[in-house]
Amino acid sequence: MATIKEVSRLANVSTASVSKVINGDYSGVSEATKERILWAAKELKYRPNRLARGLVKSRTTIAGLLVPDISNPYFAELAKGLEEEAEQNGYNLILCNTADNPKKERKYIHMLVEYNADGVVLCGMESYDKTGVEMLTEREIPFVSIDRDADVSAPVSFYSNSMLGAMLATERLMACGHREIAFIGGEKVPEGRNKRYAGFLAAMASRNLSPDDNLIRFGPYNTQTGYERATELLRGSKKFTAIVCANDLIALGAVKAIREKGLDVPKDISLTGYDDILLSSLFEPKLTTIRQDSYTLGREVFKELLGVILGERKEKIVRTFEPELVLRESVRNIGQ
Amino acid sequence: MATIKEVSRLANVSTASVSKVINGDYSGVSEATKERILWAAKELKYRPNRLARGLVKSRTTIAGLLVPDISNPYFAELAKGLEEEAEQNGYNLILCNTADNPKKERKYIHMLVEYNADGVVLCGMESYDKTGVEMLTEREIPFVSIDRDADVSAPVSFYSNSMLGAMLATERLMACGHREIAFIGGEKVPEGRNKRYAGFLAAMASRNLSPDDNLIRFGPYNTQTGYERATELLRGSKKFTAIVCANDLIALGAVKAIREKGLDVPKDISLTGYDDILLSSLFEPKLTTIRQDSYTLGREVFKELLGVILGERKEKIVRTFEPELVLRESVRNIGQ
DNA sequence: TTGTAGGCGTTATCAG
DNA sequence: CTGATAACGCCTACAA
Repeated sequence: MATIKEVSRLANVSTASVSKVINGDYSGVSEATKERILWAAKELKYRPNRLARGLVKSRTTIAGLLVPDISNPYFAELAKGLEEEAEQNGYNLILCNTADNPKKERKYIHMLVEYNADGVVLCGMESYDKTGVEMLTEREIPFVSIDRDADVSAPVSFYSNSMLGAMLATERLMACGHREIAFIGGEKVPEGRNKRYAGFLAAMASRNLSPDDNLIRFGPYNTQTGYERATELLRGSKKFTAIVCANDLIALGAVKAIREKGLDVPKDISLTGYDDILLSSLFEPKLTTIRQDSYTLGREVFKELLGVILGERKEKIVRTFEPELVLRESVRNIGQ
Repeated sequence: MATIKEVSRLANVSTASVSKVINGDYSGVSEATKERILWAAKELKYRPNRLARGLVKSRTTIAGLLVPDISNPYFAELAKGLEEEAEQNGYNLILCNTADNPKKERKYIHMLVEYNADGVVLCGMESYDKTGVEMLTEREIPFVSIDRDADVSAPVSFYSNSMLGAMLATERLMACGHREIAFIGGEKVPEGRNKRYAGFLAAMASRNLSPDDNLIRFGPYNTQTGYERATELLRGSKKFTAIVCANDLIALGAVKAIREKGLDVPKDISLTGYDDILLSSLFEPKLTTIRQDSYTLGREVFKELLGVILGERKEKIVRTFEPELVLRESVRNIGQ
């Protein structure tokens, strides 16, 4: 690998001039030497070393993306939006799959700090330890937290008002006459940190309903949880006519379980999802769910992050994106 | 950010000793100084700078992952497997979404080279330019190519025998009595580089069938392609009883189009997918498809990559993973 | 057992 | 307009 020194030798100039030219700063450089440098660089197939560069400047154009599960389409879309915006701005994304594991999250944050990452994006975990966030704050590494209301110190926060979203879904069910409603998803964490669960409870309470404990199930946001928890629910003695699922994957898993019992959605049991992943409108029945355009969210998130990285924005930023109920076919009106 | 120098000052030792200790090399270091160093490091919240380290050693523990589309569950699963294996080995993954764009692919490879990435994983693109791969080869950066038979110089290659996979799917359809079979997916590229298309053609040829040109459609591997191309197909005058879809997403999109026409899968039209993404068994009808466990593939890929990075394996590695037909509900037997 | 010093590849300052 | 040269933070012989 050719270095700047070799280029300077071949072009018969100093490394200083080479550095300027390869960084596109032609001020104070004669046309002739500029040409010579460009030629030499090409000749030697020179590529600047970003490690060296990052060491001396204090910017690396590296950003970290921490997601609980990249195989969840919601996060995959988010990652895609983030990546596109990042790439367009010359940034690189280090993919960190935390698997909802606080230890792994912390370890990754350590790594990102060690790489001198310019910024970090953190996505929802209901239970996590604060040390990672504290480290970012101490080192003044800009980060944006998405849907994590524990990160009060975040320079940029995006909140989706998940509680409202879950309320909308639950409301819809109740408006269609459902009263015995089950809930599946997320973790049982204190302080209402499981926002979707909290929204479910709040909506129920608004109609003076209190859900039966046997109808509340928790688990990771994937299809397996939906399948298994719904199977348990169906085996239980407690009757229910609808399920609020904490995300679309859970809902899809639940549908499978319901069908295997010989029942139909929405004829026998209604349900709602959350996220509106691309596939939920292709699915049969088309899922009634809460839309969150995570691709666009990703783009917005990176823009804001870049803003603070570049120091254009100094004040704390808090943005919310409103969840939206999308009515499809998985909820049936059962009258009063 | 504390540096090694500050730690050495606080601990009253040389930077050399600090360096050793923080790298876990306690040989030739007294217990007392070791303790002192560890204490000082903790006191100052010292974190080694990976840029500096990478500069002097020539390893960065950075690997690049180039995928066409991270929002395709197949690649998301692959990324997940790769990430887990990487993380367990102290490696970080830079996520590069190429969007099937050769320019973007090349740009990313440049970046990875500039970061001194230890290795790169390249996933299928039917059309691409060779300069990226050439650069990797020249600089002797280990890379593994997945399903890219143009990368003959790859130190490690994984081939899925996609041609066979597509043949299996097509065969299945023919065995069920289908003769007018359409195909959707991928790009129209020369040299049979679109392996799934090539497999489709080969299977047809084996029964002396030659597909009607009007029944062949191309496009990106997403649901939109499936939906739009299938809609066109249904509008066309040319009759067909089945569709071979180049991946599951396309198949899901096609199902939607078929239903919107008031037709049923598989009653009126049969179809096959490819990849067996998690969702295709939840879908209704459950997709008959070709299984490729991309999560496991991801893990294997990283293991091999690590092997060449560490220099444990010098010879060229070629591994194949066999596609497997999984029979489900989207194909109907229409007799002879 | 411990310390010194050179170098990894850049950038940036400051003379010439 | 151009060229030395000192950092950036770390590792690693080589000395002491």
